[in-house]
Amino acid sequence: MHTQTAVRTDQFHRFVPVPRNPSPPTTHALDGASEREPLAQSMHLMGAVMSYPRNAEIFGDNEPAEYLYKVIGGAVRTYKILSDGRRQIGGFYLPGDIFGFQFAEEHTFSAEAITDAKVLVIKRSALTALAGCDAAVARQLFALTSCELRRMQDRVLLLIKSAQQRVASFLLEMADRAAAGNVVELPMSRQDIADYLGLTIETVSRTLRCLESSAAIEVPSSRRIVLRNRSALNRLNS
Amino acid sequence: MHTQTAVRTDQFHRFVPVPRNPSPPTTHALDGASEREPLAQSMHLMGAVMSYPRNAEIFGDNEPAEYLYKVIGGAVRTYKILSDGRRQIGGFYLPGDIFGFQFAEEHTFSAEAITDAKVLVIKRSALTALAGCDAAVARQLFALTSCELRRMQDRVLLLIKSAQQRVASFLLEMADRAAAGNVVELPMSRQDIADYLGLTIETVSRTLRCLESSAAIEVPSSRRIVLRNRSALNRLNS
DNA sequence: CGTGATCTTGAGGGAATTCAATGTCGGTGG
DNA sequence: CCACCGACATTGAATTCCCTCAAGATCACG
Repeated sequence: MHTQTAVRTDQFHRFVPVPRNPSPPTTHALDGASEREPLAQSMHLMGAVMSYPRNAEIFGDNEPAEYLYKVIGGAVRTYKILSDGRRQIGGFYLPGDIFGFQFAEEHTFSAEAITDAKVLVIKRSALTALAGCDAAVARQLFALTSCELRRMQDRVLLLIKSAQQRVASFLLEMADRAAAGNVVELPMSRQDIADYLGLTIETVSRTLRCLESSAAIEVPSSRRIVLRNRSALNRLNS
Repeated sequence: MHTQTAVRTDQFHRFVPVPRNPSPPTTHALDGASEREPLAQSMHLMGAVMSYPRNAEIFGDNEPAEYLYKVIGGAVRTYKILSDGRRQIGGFYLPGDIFGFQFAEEHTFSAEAITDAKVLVIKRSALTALAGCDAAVARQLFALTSCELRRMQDRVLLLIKSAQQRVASFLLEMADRAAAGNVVELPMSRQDIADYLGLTIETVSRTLRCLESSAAIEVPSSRRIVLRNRSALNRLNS
């Protein structure tokens, strides 16, 4: 009937489940004065740090959403496999980011470690109970959800733009979140980026090359990108 | 540099602001036993009903988000004009739907009446104050935001699909929300649908014709659509 | 019944995908 | 140390889907 490629065999391994909960939980002490907000404090008190190797599943689609997660180190992706075999990435989460809270009773996405990752895991029920008592915590949970909603709205706006605009927006977003100066270290593969932006891996690759030849960026190695001309990227982004 | 059409002159009127607050507010009595949930009750107690003629602006982009809105009658669209002149529709809101709450301190979208509409307007501060006291109200506000987040996630999944899949999904969504049996009365124009789905008006029109010739739907008049074969639409939707 | 708005239909072009092949990098073992 | 291998990334050619542009059809309304 209609196109939209199924999973290529040479990339199918990406969708094979990986054994989870690979390392035992570690109780986590509150680390001094670094955390001021009530929510962050409570999470660190109540949570346990888990380690996940690259590509390990953190939680699966359709599982009960019993926990919230906060990235301590490494990077995480949430994703969904569509019935036609394609994968849509819900979001990338870097140290400090919280994920898993945006979902209802059951997760609508799965989550995997992009790189080896340390994740703080908190029982959702404990946190909502706390929110019942502490209005500040409740407000912060609400703010978190609103923030995620805003990011989703931005995704919608992103997905109606051209490939160049999507890639440029992505680079600027990553630069804001994970850059040292103008150098962006991407933890994710081209396939991850493509599935995030709703493009193919080839289009992402070609677009990066195109941005490079227009002197907006440099790509010294495939996972490292240097922003040479942010305003040009912003202009594309429009 | 790159394509993506600006606003066609023959449609420019759609983006011209219209005088707002056209009719005086009316105090609104709680209508008996029909409203059971605490949130709905409170809103009806605290709110005032406003009437907006077709295409009137309800609130504008970048305005402080002082109020929440609940559709009583008619239909409403939220939208955003991109810098290249295109319009993205954030959502359609039908009687019973609440809008305006998903936004932060300032609205990130504008809202307009699609048809003549009656809207219950509630001061946000009153509601959040109430939520501070009444945990049930707070929980419902949170649920509302989560629901909107879910819908945005669905939009993201929608926007990476083909034109056929987008239109089919749209029809099924509208059928769930506004259908009498299999007959869907669309309050919005083809342009609205196109801007909602990230397509052009021509593609929407052609896709509907295509669905009709495959016997999945009938289009007796441009605003009325009969679903003849939901499973075929669902199959496309995949 | 004319006029403008909305919708449909057709032809042509362009951007992104598909398919296929080649290139690069990091590791592992000879 | 180098050769080989798999994973990942890039590049090219052909195709397809959707957009653009243009013209006609339909509808609502004065």
